[in-house]
Amino acid sequence: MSLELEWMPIEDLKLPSNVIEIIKKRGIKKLNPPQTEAVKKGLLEGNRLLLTSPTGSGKTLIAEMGIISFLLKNGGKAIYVTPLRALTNEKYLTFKDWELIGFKVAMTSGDYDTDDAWLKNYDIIITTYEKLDSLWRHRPEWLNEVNYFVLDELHYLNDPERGPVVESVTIRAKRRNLLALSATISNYKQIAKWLGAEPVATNWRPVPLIEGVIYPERKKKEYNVIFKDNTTKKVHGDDAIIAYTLDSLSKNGQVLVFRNSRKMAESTALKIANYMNFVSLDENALSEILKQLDDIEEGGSDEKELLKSLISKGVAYHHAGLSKALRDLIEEGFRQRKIKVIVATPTLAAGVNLPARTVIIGDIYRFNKKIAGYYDEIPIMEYKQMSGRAGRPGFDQIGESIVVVRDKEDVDRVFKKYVLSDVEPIESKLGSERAFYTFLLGILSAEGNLSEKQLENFAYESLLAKQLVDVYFDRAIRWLLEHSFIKEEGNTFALTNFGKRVADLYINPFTADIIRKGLEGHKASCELAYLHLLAFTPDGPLVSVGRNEEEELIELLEDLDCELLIEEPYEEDEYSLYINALKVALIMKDWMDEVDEDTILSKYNIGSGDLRNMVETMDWLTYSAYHLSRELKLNEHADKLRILNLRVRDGIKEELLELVQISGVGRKRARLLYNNGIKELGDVVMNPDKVKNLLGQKLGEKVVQEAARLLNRFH
DNA sequence: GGCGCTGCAATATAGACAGCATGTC
DNA sequence: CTATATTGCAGCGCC
Repeated sequence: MSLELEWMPIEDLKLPSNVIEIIKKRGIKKLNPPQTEAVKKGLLEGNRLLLTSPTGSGKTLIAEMGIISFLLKNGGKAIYVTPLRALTNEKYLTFKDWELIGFKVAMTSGDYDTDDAWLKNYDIIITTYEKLDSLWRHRPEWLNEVNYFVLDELHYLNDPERGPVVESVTIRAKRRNLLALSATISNYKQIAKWLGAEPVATNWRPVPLIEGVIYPERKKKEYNVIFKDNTTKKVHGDDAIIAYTLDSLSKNGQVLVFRNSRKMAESTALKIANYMNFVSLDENALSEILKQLDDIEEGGSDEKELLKSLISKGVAYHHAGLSKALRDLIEEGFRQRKIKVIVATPTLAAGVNLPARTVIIGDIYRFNKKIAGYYDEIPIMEYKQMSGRAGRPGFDQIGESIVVVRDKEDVDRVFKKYVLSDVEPIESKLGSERAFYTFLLGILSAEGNLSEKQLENFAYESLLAKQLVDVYFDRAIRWLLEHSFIKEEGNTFALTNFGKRVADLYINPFTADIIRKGLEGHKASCELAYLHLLAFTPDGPLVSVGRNEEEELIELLEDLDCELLIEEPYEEDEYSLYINALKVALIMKDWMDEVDEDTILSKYNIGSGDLRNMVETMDWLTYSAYHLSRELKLNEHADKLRILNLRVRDGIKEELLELVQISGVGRKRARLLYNNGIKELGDVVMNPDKVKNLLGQKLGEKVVQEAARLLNRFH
């Protein structure tokens, strides 16, 4: 894993001068060692490479050079795949530079989508693994022109949930040409072999990292830090995290603290904020952030109040309970060095680039949801992702990352396990029924009819051991046939119409089966029953149910005035899913009935980000259920589901459906208009002054124009 | 009886991808 | 087999 530290001057690149100009414009004069190494290994000649190196070591530029040189030489299109929407967005902005020399760049993902047909006009497409998988299933013509794939953050192969999709995308990408990028992994040679690529492994980082462990000294209020290079340091205070945070702040460094639960992230942030009077802050800049925070509509008022009091002291917390808008604001404030400390859950470990001089990893344990009372030590990969955030290029000479342990006895073990070890090897995650069945369905959808042998060969191209493939393959075929997702046509397997629909909707086959059974066995039912059915599927949103809450839900179950579409399960785990689904259904019902957001958040004890995610998932599932019911000719259900889908999406009663078509008009504004007698598009156009009065001059103007445009389109 | 305190017991616990219609990235 | 901060609640003394 060593390599000479060679820096190649940009001018030495065998690339056209206009390409070199663009790189130079970014202020880059020399390629850093990993970049140099990649070029020496034939990156520009289109050689297949697997590049493993720490985050922030300049992999994006390697991908850019790979793509551009490939496209210049071979024409066609290239696709850059990432595991996160936020990364897709980030890379899109970077790749935009290449439009200057004529390459058209687009991005497409679940939340920011370019129509499939339009993508044919672009040369470089940035997307997520799931979206690419989905695109392949839809088989657009232009996808055949794509001959170069960049697979970013390929270590997501190891993610139990997402890994199978990464793996199936990789199988098809490696039939063409690819460049794979990954965080450092231990079995990179094996993975490179699988990819048919040459490994390029480096540990080089733009800012050196020093890792350490902090533990309490016998003497109270004193903490000792031991670093990898055997240097030590002492800090004082009531709490290791706070003591070290303040120490770093006193030297003008920013701090990123990781905690293992949301509540701890919040309370740690609050504690740190109490000491911030000793830190010099840019008050004006902070009040600017507070002003922006006030303008964010997406967010609960409790969250916003708490964040405001923290941010005014230069501190913030960050976890997925917060809406995207709030998280973006916090990240940006930190990037601009106005916010000095962020206390986060693992949201910030992976994903967008947000380095800090000091990283404090507060917990190496994490509660295990599956086995009650059981605790896991976090994976080494996750530790490395967190510690790797230490050291910000341009601001810090060195990054420091420390792990908090309980006492001196733990120091050695933690040092050995986390600081000095290789990360876990990457293994196939296709070895589960859910993953494997979905995998086969996806292949048939993308490839069309295949013989058993052909289909099997696809599976053998995976990372899964052959014996396991054999086990799962037969079971999968049998199940898919029995449940009529696939059928036999001559010597081949083909998708049924139902199976094709399921593949296109991108829902899990088990989800589809549950929906089908639920709908076929019942007459049209109440909204709550549909929501409950969908929330109960494996694709349904997760939500935590408290103990008291569970009792209330069970009670409510007894005097429900509508019949649910799922039979009450006897098995304990299934039953708790059943109750969880009921909670999701109730939340969605309140949302659709226009219950105020703050009320929903406190009533169900969730954050604005949770609500958003839930709505997004249920929007997708109600849409899917609508289409499945059409496919199955269950028209009564279909009628109900169509309305349900529209109401879930916007969180509105049926009467507002027309008004929310206007962009810029959501549940709140539509209700305001409606209650003032503006009930349909025509009313908006006929009463422009009233609309402007209600919504404000500028917005009102836009809304009236938009309504007129919509009306015209209908006639 | 009501209030506040103490100390032990119970409780809770991370994250994030996907469809499609919009206009067009 | 392993954690820990927060919340809930019984029991108590005190006014």
